[in-house]
Amino acid sequence: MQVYALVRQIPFGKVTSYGAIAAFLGSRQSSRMVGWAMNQSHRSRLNIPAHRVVNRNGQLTGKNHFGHPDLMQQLLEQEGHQIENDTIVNFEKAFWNPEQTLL
DNA sequence: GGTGTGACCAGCT
DNA sequence: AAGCTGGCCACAC
Repeated sequence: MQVYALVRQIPFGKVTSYGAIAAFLGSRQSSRMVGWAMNQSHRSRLNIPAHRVVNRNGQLTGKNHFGHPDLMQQLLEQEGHQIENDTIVNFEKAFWNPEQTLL
């Protein structure tokens, strides 16, 4: 729920991490639930940019749960990111902190 | 209805 | 430095 709301807030060309979302919404340790939420996100009527959510290393851990394993990478590249070995280059620079905008 | 398992993360061997 | 463990909570079996 809140996860969806937050993920939808992620601006174009930015990415964030499961941990950041979890930490912002409640407990940092609930990050697994965020991942679960993302898994269910495709059911939602709202289109959730799940590709903008990666793990703390910028690694595209959830790409297998997209239609095609490479789809996530394609989408990110489409948004101007550079992907190298399933990891976003300059992840720290592209990182979007929820507190930064929503606080 | 108990158990196991995550698109994670941090802390401890 | 790499691997294991615990924590969180929803869901399938």
